[in-house]
Amino acid sequence: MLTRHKDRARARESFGRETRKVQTRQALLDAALDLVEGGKGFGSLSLREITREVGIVPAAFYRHFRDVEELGLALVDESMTTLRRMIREPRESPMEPERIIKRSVETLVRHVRANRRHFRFIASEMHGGTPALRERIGREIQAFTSELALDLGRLPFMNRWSAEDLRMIAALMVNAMVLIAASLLEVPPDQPQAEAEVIRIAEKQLLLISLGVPQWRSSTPATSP
Amino acid sequence: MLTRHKDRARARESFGRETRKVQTRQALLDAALDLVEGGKGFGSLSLREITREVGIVPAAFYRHFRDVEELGLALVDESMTTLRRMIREPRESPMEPERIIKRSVETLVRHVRANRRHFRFIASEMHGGTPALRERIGREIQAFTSELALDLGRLPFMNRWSAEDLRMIAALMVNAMVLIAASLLEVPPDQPQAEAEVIRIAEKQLLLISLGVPQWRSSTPATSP
DNA sequence: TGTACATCAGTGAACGCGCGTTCACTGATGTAC
DNA sequence: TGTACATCAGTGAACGCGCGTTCACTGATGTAC
Repeated sequence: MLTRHKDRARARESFGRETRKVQTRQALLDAALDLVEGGKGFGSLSLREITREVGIVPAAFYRHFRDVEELGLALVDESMTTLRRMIREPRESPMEPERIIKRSVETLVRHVRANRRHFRFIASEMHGGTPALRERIGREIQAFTSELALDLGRLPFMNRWSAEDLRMIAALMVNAMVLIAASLLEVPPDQPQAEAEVIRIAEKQLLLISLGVPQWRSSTPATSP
Repeated sequence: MLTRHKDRARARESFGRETRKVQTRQALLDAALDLVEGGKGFGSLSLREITREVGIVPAAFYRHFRDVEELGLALVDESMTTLRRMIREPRESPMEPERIIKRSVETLVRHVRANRRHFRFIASEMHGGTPALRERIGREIQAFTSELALDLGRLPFMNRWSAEDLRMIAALMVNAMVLIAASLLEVPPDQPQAEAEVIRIAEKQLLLISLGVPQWRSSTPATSP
């Protein structure tokens, strides 16, 4: 009883000032993504450009972020959440490599199409951004790779692999995925046959890697001392 | 006789004004590389920053480049020449994959060490730069991949591969190399054991790819219609 | 060799502009009773 | 429910600064004869 009023007040508030603030914050993030998509690097975005896009006064920016770099870090988090959602898509139980690969590439393509701006942002900042952004993205990709390595270790034909080797192949696959995503972003959206070719080659590359897997232990002297 | 004077004049000139100009131009390119190495993206370099670094007045910049972007394109050319020199290193005749891989990685590491700034520039601009830079780098990497595909086709155990498959695997290897280079750049120069680990994993990845090669044709239904 | 003229890399001042940041403010939203 | 007060997202003006670009210039280097 004593808290009821307070609770209602809080509920009302969440459809009022607080929600507004969240919306403006999101608008700032979206505006930055749009501007990066539009061609220039994140590093050359200006605070005024971003607020102009959103339709607020420059000084209002400081209600949401300390500076543009902090907004960049928030964008990394947002983009990585997107990536994580992708890798967590329900995977079916064992099937032949070819089908697994086709499925994975399909999933990747769908997510790139649906999240063009996030992928563009990550691709463009992972090697080219400010040190702080690069470091954050690098750590996220590491985490990502570890997760994949863990999953791979659960596959029946890989469960004897060493942790390092699992990470090694996970990294190789993540790298391939990143590059496929980057290539997809470079294809003009109105050229479906060019896109189809990128996809076909990506599948071949992943298949080639998978063909090496069963051969691995037997021919690596380092593992039989 | 008639031309002697002119020739001498030209020769003297080449130790005078003309050489100076070439030197200043080179100083501008070097200054830009240093600034990119120093952390910020090429896209946020200013003309004044570059000339300040060189020790000339801003207006003098225009004696050498129309704008900063044109300097960027010149940097792509310069960096790519470095890369080409690397891939053209005399390669010995067939040996077992493991040795070829060790050699190739060793060559790559040596070149990354000797040309840190060029590699950093390419890595940072290939996905993140202005469209013009990205397009130029993309085209150069394509050419690079074609050259490698041609070489691979000459290997005895690959000479029956289709042109597309050769390009596919060449692209996979170039991508791996690019990523190895980028990882090397991220390793602080004072951590030799971290660097050694990056190298060891890179070798494993390339070896894994090479293990898939002999298995290729037999298991790709697409090639036996 | 010596002289008169041409070239042109680099100078220095000036310009208008967009930038990041500060500040006191406004007025809609939320809170207490 | 109604009233008096608090909060705070967004305002609008102002600031000093580094930017790219222009311009007429200087003086060392090169050319013609």
